[in-house]
Parts: sequence; C-alpha cells; structure tokens
Amino acid sequence: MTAIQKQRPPVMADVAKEAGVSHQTVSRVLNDHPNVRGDTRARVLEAIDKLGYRRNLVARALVTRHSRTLGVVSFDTTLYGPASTVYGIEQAARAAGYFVSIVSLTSIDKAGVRDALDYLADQGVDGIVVVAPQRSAAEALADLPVGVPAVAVEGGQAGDVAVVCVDQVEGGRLATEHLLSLGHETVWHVRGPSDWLEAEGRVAGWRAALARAGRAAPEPLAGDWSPRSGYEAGRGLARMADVTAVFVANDQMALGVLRAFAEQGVKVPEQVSVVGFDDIPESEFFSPPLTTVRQDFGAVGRHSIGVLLRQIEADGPREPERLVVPPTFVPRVSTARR
Amino acid sequence: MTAIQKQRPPVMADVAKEAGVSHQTVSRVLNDHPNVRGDTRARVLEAIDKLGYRRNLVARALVTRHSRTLGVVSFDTTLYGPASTVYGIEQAARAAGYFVSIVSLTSIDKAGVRDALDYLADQGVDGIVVVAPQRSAAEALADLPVGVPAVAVEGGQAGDVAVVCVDQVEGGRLATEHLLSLGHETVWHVRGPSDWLEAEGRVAGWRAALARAGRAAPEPLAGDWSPRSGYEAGRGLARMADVTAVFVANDQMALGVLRAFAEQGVKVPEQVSVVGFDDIPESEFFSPPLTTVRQDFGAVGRHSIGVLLRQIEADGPREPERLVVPPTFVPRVSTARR
DNA sequence: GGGATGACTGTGAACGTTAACAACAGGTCC
DNA sequence: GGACCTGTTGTTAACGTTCACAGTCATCCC
Repeated sequence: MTAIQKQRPPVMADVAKEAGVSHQTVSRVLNDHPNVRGDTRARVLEAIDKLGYRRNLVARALVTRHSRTLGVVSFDTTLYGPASTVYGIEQAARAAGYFVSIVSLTSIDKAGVRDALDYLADQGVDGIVVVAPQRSAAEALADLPVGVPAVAVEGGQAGDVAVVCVDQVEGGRLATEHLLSLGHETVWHVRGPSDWLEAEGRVAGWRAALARAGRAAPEPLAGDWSPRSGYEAGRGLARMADVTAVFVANDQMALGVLRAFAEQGVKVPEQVSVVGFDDIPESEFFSPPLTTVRQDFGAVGRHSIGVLLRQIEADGPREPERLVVPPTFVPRVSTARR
Repeated sequence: MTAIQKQRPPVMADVAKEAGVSHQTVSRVLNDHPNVRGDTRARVLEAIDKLGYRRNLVARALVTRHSRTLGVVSFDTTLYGPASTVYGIEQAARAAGYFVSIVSLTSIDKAGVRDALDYLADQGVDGIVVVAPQRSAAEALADLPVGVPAVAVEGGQAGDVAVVCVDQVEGGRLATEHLLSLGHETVWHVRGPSDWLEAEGRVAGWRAALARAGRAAPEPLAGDWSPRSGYEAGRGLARMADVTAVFVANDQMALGVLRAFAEQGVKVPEQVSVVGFDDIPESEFFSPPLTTVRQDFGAVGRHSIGVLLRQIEADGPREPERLVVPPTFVPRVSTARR
C-alpha cells in the first residue's frame, strides 16, 4: 500500500511543493536573483538539499538558448602539441564555467572539419575552438555555421575568424639565429608537412634569418613530425660532409635526427649542432639534451577561451581579434660553437 | 514594408508549414519512422533542404531523456597514456553516434573526481567513462550518481562498476621474465607513484616473476612517471656495481634512466639492460632504441565504449563487466644477454 | 490618507521536440 | 454491408526550465 517510489529525479515543482513556494521562486533562488527573502531562500535550499534536487541543464538550455558548452575541434590529440593545447583550452573553459565537447579528427580534409563543425553546431554549443594547424582545416573555417562564435588556434589568416597562435616565424628565426651566432656557415632544416601552417611559419623564420645574414638556404628536408621521418632525414644529413647545423621543426623529429647521427658516428654537438621545436618534456633527457624553442600551449589555450568568451558575451559581431603568443628559446647542450 | 527577417533558425513547425504537413510528420521523417508515404517524405526533405533546417538536439534531449553525449573524466591528458586512451574513447564514441564531453582533472583527489562526476551528471550525459588510474579516483567511483551507467578504465576493482584495463601484472611479468631469460641474476625496478594502480600492477608482475625464478627482489626505486624522476633513479642505479638489468615502469622514466647511464659512462645494453613500458612513439629512437611493453590504448578506448553502450542499452542493472586487454612485448636493442 | 515606490511572490506562456492517441482512408474478410 | 485491420496523418500533451507580467504587501512622502 505504500506509494510507488518515483524513479525519476525530483524537478523544480517538487522542490517548490516541499518548500511551500512556487517553482518560479525556486528558479530565482537557483539563479541568485536578488529579490528573494532570506528565510524563503533558506527554506528552498533546505528543500533542495532534502530532495537531492539537481537542476536539469537541458531544459534550461532549451529556454535560455545557451548550453554553456564549448565545442573543440582538434586533430590527433595523441600528439603533444594538440594534446597540450586542448588541455589548456579545457582547463580555461571549465574555470569559466563552461563544458567542453571534443571532436578529434582522424583525417585532415576540409569535409571532415565541416562535418565536425556541423556536428557541434547541432549540439547547440555556444562557441567553437578549432585547433586547425593545417591549411585545409583553416579553409573549412570560412564557411562556419553563421552566428556561432569561433576562434581558430594556430589558424593563420582564416577569413574573418579570430585567431590565437604562437609566432612560428619568430620561433624559426630564434633557432636559426642562435645557430648562426655560434659561427655556423649555414643552417639546414628538417621541415614539417607542407599543409601545416606551423611548418610553413618555421620555414619562413629560418629563411628570413638566413637571408638577413646573407647566407644561402639549403633545400629543406621533408618530414611528417614523426621521429621516424626525422630519423630518415638524419640519415641523409649524416652523409653530407658540409652539414654543421640543423634546425629541426619539432622535438620528435629531432630525436630521430639525433638517433641517425648516433648510428652514423656523427657527434652532437661536437660535429653537428641540432635545435628542435616544442620543448616536449622528454627533450631535456635526449642524448644530448636538446636545445629547442618552447611553445606555451597553456597560454594559447587560455587566450583562445578568453577571445571566444569575449565574442560570446558581445552580442553584435565584433572585429576578429588576433592574438600572438611569443615562443621562447631554450638553450641546452645539443648546440656548440663551430 | 517587407517582413522582418527572422533571426532565428527555422524550427520543425516552419518545415511543416513549408511542406504542407504537420510537425509530427516532419518528426517522423527525421526519425526514419516507417509509416510515411514516399512522396510526403520527399516533400518534407525538400522543405528541410530549402529552409536549411537543423534539428534542435537540446529540445530533443529534453523529451527523450537521452542526450547522446558521453562524459569522460581523465587526469592530465598531456601524458601519452591518458591522451591516447581518451583519443580512442572519443573515436569509438563518435563512431557510435555519441558526443563526448571531457573533464580533465588537475588534482588527483577524491573530491575532484566527485565534482567532475556531478558536473557531467548535471549536464545529462547518458554514460560516463572514468579514466581513473589512481586509487583515489577509483574510490570516488563508488559513490557515483545513481542510475548513470559508467565504466572505469584502468580502474582496478571499483565497487560494482564495470572495468576495462590492460593487464599490468602480465606486462610487468613479461618485462622481468625477458630480462631473467637473458641470464641476469636479478632485475631492479623503477616504479611509478604508489597511488597509481598501474604502478602497483607492474610492481606485482615484477615481483611475481622474480619470485617464480627464486630470485630476491631489490627495493624498487620511486618515480613519478616523469623523465626527471627516471633520471634521478638512474643516477642512483649507476652508482651501484651489481646492477645489470632494470625494468622501468614507463618509457619516459626509462629515457631519464638512459640519460643518467650515458652521463655516468654506463653502456646500455653492454653493461646494463633496460626495459620500459608503454611503447610511446619516441621509444624506438631512444639511444639505444628501447625494449618495452606496449599497451593498446586504442583497444582500451574502444572496449570501454562498447561496455558502456551495452550498459546504456540494457535497461535494468546488469552485472558489471570486466575486460582485460593483454599487453605485448616489444623487443629492441636496450637489452642484451648477461 | 492616498498615491507612488519597491520588495517579494505567483501565474501562465513560451522554448522545440517526441509520445500518445485519435481520426480517417482504403482494403479484407466473412 | 458491417466489423476489423493497417497505413498514414493530425492533434494535443508532455519534458523542466526561464521569461514576462501581474499581483500583494509594506513603506514612504507630501
């Protein structure tokens, strides 16, 4: 004869009945509306506590048209760079009271990015962060679902979308100038894939530094960010007699280069100096510890959320921001005076 | 005198009017309900296309009580292991038509995990995956919001929650037996932090292998997964004359150990053999290339989603599954016969 | 004393979808 | 020819919240 236990969690109306007020008053308490009497508020809070009430965010999102969820599109979150950026984004978003919904792409094509954007827009996210280091991804941003605030991370000049990025050109310049300042005649380069904007930026910085010093730029060697591709480039470099300095576009490839040199009996830094890029946690313990250029991924993540939230809070369209985070040079022992 | 452009995107009723049917028929078309006449369906689809209608998933979630979103709680997604696992989870979830909402914890405490679980439950996720390699995280799972299907990854015996994990004990055993089979008298161990279940499992496997061979187990050296901690342990080991074989609980620490040995002039594998754990992409290019134990993080991610979806689809409570993924031994050149 | 003001609370209607049920047409069966 | 099904469509009512508005009461000021 006992009443049937209700399976469903309590709703606002249940709390209202328990506290002897209207559901609207419960809503006011929950939303910190000022005009609620102290004892009423207390009674409502007590009822909430007693019933174990939790507000239904889905219903709330339906009426407010805000989900307090941010979408993140990224590519291969297994890589240190993207993983760190996404981590920074997630931390910053949560600190600001937002959820983060993530889509990790496996393929790099424009269609994939568009699908991901549609997917997130369908879900009703309030804004989207696209970690789009490839040219193709950046292009897909151009036809973003209208009205959804967005920011591109490492996105180059992507239409009228706001951008947060690390100054890759400056990074390439720092690495190359360091090597030139050590007395090397020229600097070789193992570059990243050509559709990655970061790779292009580092190449540009390297070229600029060489040009400024009046040195010829050798043909860069192609890599795909993986240690293996660095290893293969390294084998090629080890065979050339005139190579004394190499700027490698990321630390993982630099590891491969170091390995190839070690196998060929080329001593680093005595015979050849090597500079990497990223400053992954491992770099300090390579043989030898790697001189590199650090990117502050945490700052990138925080800034991108900052830019995005400013866009969300501003009602009207605002002119797209562009925020550049400077890289820092990290000297270790893989480079030496010629 | 022109009509005011409506700012708001079209809703189902707009499509219905355009197609000359009721909104319910539109709903039926969208949900692939069988009883819709072919030409009616075509007319509706045409109207959807014309208006650029997109279904509002928030409204849908409110009435169906399913958000088609899965929550993921993880710890430090910058580390290779968690990042790879989360990546696998995300891929598998999306393939099954689910969104993924991620919370990355910075602190490891029980309260943090509980907050994250509450946070996700509030958002109305259909299920939760907790990548909980620490004991404290596993414990927090015990008082999970009731009624939310959940699975723990690397979670040990966590109350009555389903678990997917890699057989860490087996992995530790594989590494140690390999070293013993090469003729080493005993095997030293650089272990992970004591509140990590994975660290405990590897220690247990190591101990078991030594015990089975009738060898004494030296006191394990403490590490925190970082290359630096491995480096420090390595400096200690390099000073001891009788060390000929070391099993290091992850590849990053193994890198630190290799570095320390190199600095002290200890040759690997000629004087000391080293085995790591994880098989990160870099391991193959360490100096020397690292013999290690691979964990298939992709499989772990896929399995965890499989287990979770089975739980979601089964209405009633089902007995918690337990799925163990075997590790594989990866021989390279950092180990040699004594 | 009476109107204005302000603090507090309640009522009804959204939000955009799916679920439940009703209605209707056309066919089948005896 | 009527009862009965079956396929197709429409109508109405949820889902659980917030918003807009309308009350009610006490206070204040001239």
